[in-house]
Amino acid sequence: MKKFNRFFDEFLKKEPLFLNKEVLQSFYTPDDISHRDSQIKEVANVLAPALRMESPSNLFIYGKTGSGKTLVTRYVTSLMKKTAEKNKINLKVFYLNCKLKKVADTEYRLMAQLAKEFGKAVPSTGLPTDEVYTIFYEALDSQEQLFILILDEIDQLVKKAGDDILYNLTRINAELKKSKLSIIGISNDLVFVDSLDPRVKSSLSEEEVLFPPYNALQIQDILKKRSTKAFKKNTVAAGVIEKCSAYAAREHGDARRALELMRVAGELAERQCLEKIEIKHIDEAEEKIERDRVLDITLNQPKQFQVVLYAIVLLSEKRRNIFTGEIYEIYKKICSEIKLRPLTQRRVSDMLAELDMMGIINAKIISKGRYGRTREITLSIAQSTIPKIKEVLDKSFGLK
DNA sequence: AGGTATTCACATGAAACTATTCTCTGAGTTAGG
DNA sequence: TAACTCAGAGAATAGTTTCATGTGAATACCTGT
Repeated sequence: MKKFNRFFDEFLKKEPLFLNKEVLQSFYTPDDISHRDSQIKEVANVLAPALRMESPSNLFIYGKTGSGKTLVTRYVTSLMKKTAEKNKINLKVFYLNCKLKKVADTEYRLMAQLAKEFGKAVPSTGLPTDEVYTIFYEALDSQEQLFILILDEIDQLVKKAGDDILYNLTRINAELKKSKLSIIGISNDLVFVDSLDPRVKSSLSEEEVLFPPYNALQIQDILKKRSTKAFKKNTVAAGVIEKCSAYAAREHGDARRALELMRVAGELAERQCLEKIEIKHIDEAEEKIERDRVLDITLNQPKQFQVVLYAIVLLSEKRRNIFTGEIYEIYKKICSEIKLRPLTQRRVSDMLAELDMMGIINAKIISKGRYGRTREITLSIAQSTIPKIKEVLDKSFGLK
């Protein structure tokens, strides 16, 4: 124990590299947003009528992840809110991320959130959905006001709950007497609108704004600006920012990812008690982010899911390409070992599809002609994290 | 040889079922007047 | 009679199961040369 005595003293003595870590976090909103001027202008143009108490058109915003959609939207609306306050305009803006589990990923929960925004608490279950609708509707129409609803990752909502919700929401506007509602939908699925019901499509996307990905130079610029705020002077080695933006640009210009890389790299360097962030930290950071993501997913999945993954890990130790049937066999064996009732192959098949979606495995449907059709599966995690995953899974169901 | 027809081993889809959590309602019960 | 209790009906949701149907191409099977 003695050797830890001075741990915290040492810790305090260490020079932190960070000046302000928040700057690199995803929810941070800088005062000036670079390289998105035209988008800001477009969004502002569409929404501006709200300040004259005219209902603005519904707006649909799309672009890849990390292209600044959410950032710009929040920025513009917060400016509007300020102006509205000054001029005593009753304007409400409500931001909702539809992807958040247990918050707004179903019709019911979405409406419940909205109702809650108006101070009407709605239980998490037990009520019929249309009643929640009525509650929201009445709360909204109880006074004269403009309500701007921002639905982030709206594609997730539609995928899970269908587009009826959107239809209902756009229609609600026609029934409102005193207030007005307009919807801003944000999606990173570029072809999402086309899959919508034509009626919904036409009313939701009266206006559209496209956010192109940042290019490598723009990302570099953003990184530079932010890292001067985030880190102390002379703590970032030459070439680090370039490398970082190159990484991010490779992935369709995802600025969020670049910032995260920077932050994690900084944390790593700090933990190693170094005075500078070196290029190698970027590589380490990338690995760490990936590993954390995979481990996080693994741990938060239900047991059955973990068993399936375990079976895949075991099998892929022997061979590179494995098939659904083999996985299912192994899976059943493990289940009986740990006394778990195995699920049907149908379900396991879905799980494999999900693992594929999450990027943990790589599944390709191939036809082996006479010998059937199946998924050809490879593990798509870095070699270095495989043992870790195995270890975690071993522990999780007390095997070996 | 060239052209169909089969067939495998799953994939994919839809509907229905299970279990859990929660509300609301109304019948029955209780306590006080 | 008003207030209270409590069981039962009904909802939402996640996770499955059941049943049904789809599918790409390596083989098997013909067919006429």
